Amino acid sequence: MSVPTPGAPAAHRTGRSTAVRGRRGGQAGSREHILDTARKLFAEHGFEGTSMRQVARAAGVDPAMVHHFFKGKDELFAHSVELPADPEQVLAGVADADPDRRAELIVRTVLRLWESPAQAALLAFLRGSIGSKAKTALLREMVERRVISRIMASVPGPPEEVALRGNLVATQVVGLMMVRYVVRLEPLASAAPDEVVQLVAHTVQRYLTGPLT
Amino acid sequence: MSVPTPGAPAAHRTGRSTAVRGRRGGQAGSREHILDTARKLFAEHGFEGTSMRQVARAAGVDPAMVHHFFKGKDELFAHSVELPADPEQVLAGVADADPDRRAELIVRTVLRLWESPAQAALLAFLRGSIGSKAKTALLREMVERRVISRIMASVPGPPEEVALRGNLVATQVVGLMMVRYVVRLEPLASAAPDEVVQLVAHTVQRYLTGPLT
DNA sequence: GCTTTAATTCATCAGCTGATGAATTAAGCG
DNA sequence: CGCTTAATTCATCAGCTGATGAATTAAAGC
Repeated sequence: MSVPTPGAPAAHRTGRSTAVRGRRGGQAGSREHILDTARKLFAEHGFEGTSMRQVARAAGVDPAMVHHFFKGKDELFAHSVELPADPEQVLAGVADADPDRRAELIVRTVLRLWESPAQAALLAFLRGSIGSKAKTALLREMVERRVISRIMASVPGPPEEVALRGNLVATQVVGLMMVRYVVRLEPLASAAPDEVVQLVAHTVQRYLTGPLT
Repeated sequence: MSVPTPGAPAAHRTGRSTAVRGRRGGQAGSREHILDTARKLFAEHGFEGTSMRQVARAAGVDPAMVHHFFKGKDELFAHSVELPADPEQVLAGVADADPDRRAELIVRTVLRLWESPAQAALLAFLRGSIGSKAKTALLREMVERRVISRIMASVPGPPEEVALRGNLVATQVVGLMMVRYVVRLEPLASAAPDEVVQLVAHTVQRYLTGPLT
């Protein structure tokens, strides 16, 4: 927060200078470059397998720069994976869709996200989150409260059953992400998104609103 | 290999002593204790997140002991996760089962394995394998050649289609493992194995032999 | 040109990492 | 008892880790 964007200074009604005075921040594209590099490395080697010095070296930057922009490794990691982690925005249309036709939209949304430039960040987030028990707990919290709740919005049925259905949807979607983007099994990893949607949406729809047994 | 089990020495036909002479190996239950401890830590914190010294400390043992029994960290990790990784044995009956009824057996086998004492080792293996790109490649090789090939044995259809079906089965099974045992979403994580089989076997069977679209 | 602010660099810290080799102790056996 | 073998400990290595604080340089506005 409070990253001053270059542009019109604040007060110029009176002659008094309330404007920012010194050098402007976020200029010589280092911060973003460091973040991009960190994303790639976290995606490849996970959280523990990546060091700040590796990031600095790969970014062609002094190690102290990384600490200058981000207090520590945790904050660097957090900023590396925060962009794609706005489920509210990504799942905007899902909660409004008719539950009986929601599956295709869900799968399509997941695929679009993973095919986007956010892939490295998502991989980093996944590798980091699965790497340890503590981080997995945070992932669980996030998935439960911010993803599944939205996906299951206005799905009819007793709460316990809806929760179970949400879990089942998760098994298929998580499995798809793992096989296609993490483990990269062929031919699924190279299949066209439309084909993938056709293959798994049916299952997701059954878990959402179909018969459970 | 060549870990001398206490028991009858070799040659005793002649009076010549070809028998083992000195102290017997594998005694003061340290090796196994170290392995158990390593399994737990690898399962909790992943490969990179676990150090030999941590293992030694948790096992109440000098760090050099760990190096004495296992040449290095890689070998320690390999031995920590080797027990459950014998797909040939675990999947013994699957390849022989009728493809049209194979799904339930597959899911049941997976659940039995994960509910067994091997769980810690499996978690360690999974966390380690997903932790980095290089280790994920080994996982892919192993899954393709030793698991999926067996699961898809004698499933009819063109090779490309069978391969795709194998991938789809993997999405559901991997997703189930991730949600139930790694992320532990409720209520699925606490559901009875039989119930889980009923819930997902249908999907697996469709991917195995049912219509694909 | 002076000041303010931020970007950038340098030197340095204590702590942990994986690893090695020598020394010590304990068990089994003749 | 001595011999052999393995378990166990100790001291030590170079290298990397995350982190800090001071010094330097560059931009932006007065």
